Amino acid sequence: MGYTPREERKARLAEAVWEIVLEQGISAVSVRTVAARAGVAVGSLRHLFPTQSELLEFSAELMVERATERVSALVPGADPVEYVLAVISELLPLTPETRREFELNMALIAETPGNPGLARARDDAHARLLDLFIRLAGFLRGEEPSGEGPRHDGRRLLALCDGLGLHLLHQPADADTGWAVVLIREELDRIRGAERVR
Amino acid sequence: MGYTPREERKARLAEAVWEIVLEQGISAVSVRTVAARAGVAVGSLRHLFPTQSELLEFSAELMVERATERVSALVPGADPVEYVLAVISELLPLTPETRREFELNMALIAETPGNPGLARARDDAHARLLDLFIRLAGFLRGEEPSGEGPRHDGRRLLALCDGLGLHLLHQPADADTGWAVVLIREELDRIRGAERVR
DNA sequence: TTGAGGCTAGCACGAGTGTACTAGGATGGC
DNA sequence: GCCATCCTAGTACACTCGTGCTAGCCTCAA
Repeated sequence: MGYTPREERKARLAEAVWEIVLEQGISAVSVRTVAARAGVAVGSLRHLFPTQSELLEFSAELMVERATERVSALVPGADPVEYVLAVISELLPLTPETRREFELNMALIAETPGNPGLARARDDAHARLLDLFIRLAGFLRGEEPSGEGPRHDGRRLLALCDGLGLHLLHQPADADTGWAVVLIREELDRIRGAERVR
Repeated sequence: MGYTPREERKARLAEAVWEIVLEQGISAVSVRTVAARAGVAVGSLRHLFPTQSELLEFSAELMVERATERVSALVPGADPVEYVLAVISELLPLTPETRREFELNMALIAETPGNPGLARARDDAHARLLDLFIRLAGFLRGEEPSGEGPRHDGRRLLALCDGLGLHLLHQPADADTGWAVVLIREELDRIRGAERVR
């Protein structure tokens, strides 16, 4: 909705970056491979992204933006646990699409030492994610997210999810993922039933 | 103890790989940068590692080996929780050394699409880690590791640790890490106190 | 002392890299 | 119509890449 042609072209390049990272590793990303993958000339790519760093950073930010949009599209229903589970399901590598996203995230994290801009994007994404999970924990507990309880539970929930995400990456893309969802649901029930005093 | 000169030289090259990955990202790893870092000629490096893949795989395997040695050196004491916590502390990025190791692990995972040998090393390391955590959970529960309880708890414990590791990476190397240890300890107490029937 | 083999150093090659630059095509406002 | 602007396509440069190769060093057994 309302994207300029320029933004759409940039998004297409960013998607080419994603594909190459996932298929050949981050070391295979170059202006030429990306341009060829997107079907444009190197000069065109460089018109949109003067340097390689900008291309990588844009790719990372677009990924975060897409994920944020998906999560924002969800609305709480009658059951709080189901809502939170739906949110988390959008962020875990359960489907081929989210799996791509998670793998990409790992790869970009790995490249941060050589690219300060990527480190910034990574830290920003993590801060937003932590904030989201603390709010989710507060929602489950029926408390304000500013309290110590939601903060504690949100942190642990996020750690559990990130760790499970890593594990899911270690199994084939078409393998069963139900066990991970079971673990998450248990954790959500636990947060919901936690005593209000710590 | 008992390392051949050849193995020591290979280890030195592998350490140069680590340093470059951590300082400049995995994309900066090349036979030339690694050789220069280790203070040897490219030809010497290639005598030890005919291909670049072998160099990367050896670096990954050496990292796993070093970690395994550290963990194996620990012996259970009077308090099971303290022992398990000590083991986990060796694997989480709590100190500069283990932080390096964790970061390196992430970077190598990110490069697996372009290097099947790395993928094998990664899957092997993960399998051994999962096995270790299931045994730790069994140890805490006082059960055989083959049961469903230790399997379930071990999986969750490993996920929590991996996720916490990721989070620790997102904060400065010299920031406080106590909160992560607190979360782990709570989880260990919880496993130890879990009912034996599920 | 001699000689063999592990090892080092360095060059050469073709391919791939990021970036700079220019010439021309498309497009949209006037 | 015109023309400015955005954009594309392609070339060129200096550099790095992985790898193959050779000539010589060092070390140690015979």
